[in-house]
Amino acid sequence: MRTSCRFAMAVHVLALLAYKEGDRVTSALLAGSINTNPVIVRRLLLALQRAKLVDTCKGAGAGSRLNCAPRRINMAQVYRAVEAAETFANPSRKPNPDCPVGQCMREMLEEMFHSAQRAMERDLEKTTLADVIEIVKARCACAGKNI
Amino acid sequence: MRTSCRFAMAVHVLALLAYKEGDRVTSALLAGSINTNPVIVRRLLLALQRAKLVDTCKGAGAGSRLNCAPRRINMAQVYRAVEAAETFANPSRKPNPDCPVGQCMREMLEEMFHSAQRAMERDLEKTTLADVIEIVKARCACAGKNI
DNA sequence: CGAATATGTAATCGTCATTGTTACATTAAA
DNA sequence: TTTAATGTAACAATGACGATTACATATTCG
Repeated sequence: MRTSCRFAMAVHVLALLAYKEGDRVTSALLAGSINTNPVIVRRLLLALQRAKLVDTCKGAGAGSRLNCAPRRINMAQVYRAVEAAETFANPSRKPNPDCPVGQCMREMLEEMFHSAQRAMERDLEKTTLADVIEIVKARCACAGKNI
Repeated sequence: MRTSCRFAMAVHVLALLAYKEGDRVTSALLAGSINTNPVIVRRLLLALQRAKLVDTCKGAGAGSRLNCAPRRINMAQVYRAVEAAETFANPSRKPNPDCPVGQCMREMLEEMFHSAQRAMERDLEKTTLADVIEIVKARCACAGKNI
C-alpha cells in the first residue's frame, strides 16, 4: 500500500499552530518549517478548515490558528480531514462475470477493508494533539525555543 | 491515503486456489478470473510463495496451489505478503533544521504509524481464508459450480 | 530426446495521484 | 491606498502501479 504524506504534514502543521497558541501563523512560515511550498500548506489548511480544526483569515497580518484546544483534537480527526475516505482499493477492472467467486468477492472485501480501517482509526483516536506536543517537547531539548 | 489493489487481488487468488483444493491452477486461469494479465498474477504468486502461503511449480501441467489449510491463513498474513511494509509515509523532504518541532516530529510520527498499522493488522488477523470462502459460498447462490 | 506447457523476469508503455511551482484574483488590515 | 495574506487555477515533474510483450528456463509427457 502506498500513501500520501498529507497526514504527516498535517500533524506537523497542527503541532506548530499549537506551539504558537492563539497567534495567527502564515502558510509561508509553516511551509518554511516543513520545507515545502506555501501552496501545499494552504491546500492542507483548507482540509483542516473543513474539519473545523483550524481557523484561517485572509488579508494582511492574517494566517491560521487552532480552532480547539490541543487536548480535543485527536489523530483520527486529522487523518479523516486530510486523507482519502477509503484506504484500501479493489481492482479497477471488474472480475470475470463467469467466475462465481469473483462476484461476491468485492463486497466481502469492502466490508473487510472497512473493518480494518475502523480499527486503524480507533488506534489513532487514542493520541491527541496535546499528546503529540508533550512528546515532542519531552524529546527535543529545545522545548522553550521559538520556532 | 492511496492504495494498491494487490491485497484484494491476492485474496481473490487464494480463494480460487482454496476452491480447487489440491489441484494446481495456472496463472492464466487465475488471471482470467480476476480479469487481469497472467504476469500480474505471477508477480503476486511470487510474493505469496515467499510467505509460504502457496506452492508453485514450473513446467507443463504445473501451476499453483495452497500450501496450508484455508483455516490457517489469515488476512494479515496475506496483507504483509503482498503490500509494502509501511502503510504511512513521511514527507520525502527533510523538515527545516532550524525548526525544533520538525526534528522530533518524524520519529514520533513513525511510532504513531506503526501503532496504527499494527491495529489494522490485528483486525485483519481475525479473518481466515476459510472464513472468506464460507462467506462467499453463503452469499453466492452458485456455491457448487465450477469456476 | 524433443515438443509442449507454464513459470520467472526484464523491458516498456500508459495512466493516475501527488508534490511542487508560478501566477493572479480576492480579501482584509494598516 | 498600500501591503500582506489567502484561495485557486494551471501546469510540470515525479513516482507508483497495472498492463502488455517477449523470452529464457524448467518440467512433464509422448
